[in-house]
Amino acid sequence: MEKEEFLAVYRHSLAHILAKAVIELFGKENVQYAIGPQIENGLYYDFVLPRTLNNDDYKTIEDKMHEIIKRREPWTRKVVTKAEALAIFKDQKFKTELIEELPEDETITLYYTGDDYVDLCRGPHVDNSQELMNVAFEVRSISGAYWRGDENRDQLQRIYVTAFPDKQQLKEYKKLLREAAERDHKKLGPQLELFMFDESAPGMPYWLPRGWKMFNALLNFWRGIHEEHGYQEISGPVLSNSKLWQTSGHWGHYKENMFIIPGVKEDESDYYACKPMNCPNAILVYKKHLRSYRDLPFRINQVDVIHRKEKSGELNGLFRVQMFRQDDAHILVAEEQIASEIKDIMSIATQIYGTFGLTYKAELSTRPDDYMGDIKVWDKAEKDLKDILDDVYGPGNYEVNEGDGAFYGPKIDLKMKDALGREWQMGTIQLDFQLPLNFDMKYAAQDGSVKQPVMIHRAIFGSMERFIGILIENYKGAFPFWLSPYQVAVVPIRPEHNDYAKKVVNALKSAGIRVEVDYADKNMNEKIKTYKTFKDPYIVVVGDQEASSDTVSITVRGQKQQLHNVPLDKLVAMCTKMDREHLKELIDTAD
RNA sequence: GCCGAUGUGGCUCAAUUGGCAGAGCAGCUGAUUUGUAAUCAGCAGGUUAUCGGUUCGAGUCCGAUCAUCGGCUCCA
Repeated sequence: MEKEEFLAVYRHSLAHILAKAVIELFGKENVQYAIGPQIENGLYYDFVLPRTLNNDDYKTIEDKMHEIIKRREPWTRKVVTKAEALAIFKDQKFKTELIEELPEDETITLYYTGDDYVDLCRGPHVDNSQELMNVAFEVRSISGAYWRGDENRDQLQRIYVTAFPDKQQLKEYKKLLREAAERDHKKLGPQLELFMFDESAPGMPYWLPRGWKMFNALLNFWRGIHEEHGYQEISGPVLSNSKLWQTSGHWGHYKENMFIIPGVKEDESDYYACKPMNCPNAILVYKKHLRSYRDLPFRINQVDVIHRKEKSGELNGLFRVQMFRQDDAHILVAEEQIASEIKDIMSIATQIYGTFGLTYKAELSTRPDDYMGDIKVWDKAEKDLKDILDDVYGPGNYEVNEGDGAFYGPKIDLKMKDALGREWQMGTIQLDFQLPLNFDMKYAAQDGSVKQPVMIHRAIFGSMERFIGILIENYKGAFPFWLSPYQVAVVPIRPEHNDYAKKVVNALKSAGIRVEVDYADKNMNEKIKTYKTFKDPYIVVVGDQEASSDTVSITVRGQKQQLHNVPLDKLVAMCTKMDREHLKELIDTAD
């Protein structure tokens, strides 16, 4: 049996064992069982139970599952009619609902585990429980979930089980989880003094001095690239009158997610709202002048603070916040420029992601049922996007999510994988046929006619905040030189070396290197320890030897051996190279 | 918003059945003058998230609120 297939069969079979265990523990008449699919690293099953499960139930459930497997019961497959299926599951509301939705002529298969537990299922499964004897599994967590993911329907208790073919693989998986926990940006961020949160502003990060240095390093890098690609950066108001949001459509479609500030008058037309998106700013800037085809593509980028109100329980460190900055850009193009402009955006994405050594893949989302605008424009745009993706990645090397686009246009999402193989939604490129219409945007075409531009919304990092969160976890806080909050830490051995240390600091500062130094009269080991916990790339120690020869001694992060007798100008050259060229690795030799 | 959990000096954690809120690190002061991850001593630091309740007495028990964490839904 192929490995993938085996994984599917035993995880799926294990879901049946889980359901059977829960039913035996609570009694068949007290349990409504819904669905139990296999998922990455295991499976889950949803139930309605007479009481809430707690941590003590983990072991009880696991033990029961082991006990059931040890019975070595045979699994039998049975084909039944819809009427028969409904009769068998007459007390199970979720199963009944599932059966009722099946077409009349559908073959319905049931699987019996032993003779007392039956589940509606396509299979395939193991033939006998004993095939599961060596499988390693654990109840991982219990959480709430909605029937069919709909928050208006039954609230179920979902039991997650981690499952692998053998103990070794389960152990490795748990190791990976521990590794991920160590990288958690919510822990590392405050530890490295990058950012913090205060309960007076939930989901709105404070960037601390160290974090803000990194933030700006990232932003400068981004700005340089956009400058090269003909973008012009703007900044607009955070607050705008509700009238603007009515025109943009946000007041109608996005009000729930906006922080709204009442005006002086009670009237809603006097209300202000924090911007959840930057688009209207770019539009108003475009509209400040009459535009011609010569102005297109009109590329505006901006990184203003935006606010989006989230339901409580949805916040998650830097990954999900209520105040953030998108590395936003809006481009107004003529229809025939869409293809070349998207291509240019893709090249920016490749350049930026490549700098971090992160791989990414693209997903195309196409026209939804409730689309707006001209279907011909949609078809052309979708074809353009497909051609570009075929060209860049090769046909079939990207996912297509049919009908998943926004109502105002199709989009390409860019997803990255981090050092642990976890996937993150990052960049997004969205075509928009709607806003130019709402705001009555125009340009004079070459033939003298007046035309409407198409708007492209795009972000490469997605949000600066989330991206930095991902970077923290990807690098485990040990950033490449060019991104490090402080790039070099200087440690004078004794106060009499402070003068020379100052010389080293000034040389580095003049070269634009971010450097910190501790002139305090204390043990050099304490100083070194502090800088090591901050994961500074270079720690430079200076004493008599260095001062007398204009050299430094460098401790390179992650290296045991120091580089001794490195001339000061050599240090500056090494730092400058790593910084300007955005090197991924630290230079660990002075040769 | 929903399900579950958590909340004690800046940080990491103690505090017996409800019985005087404590330690290490960090901070401050002094001593030490050091060659690559913690020198020594002293001092200071708290309305135990907030509000209310039970009790002779609450960090501990009960209720509400807030925040955070793991999920659901949603999303950059």
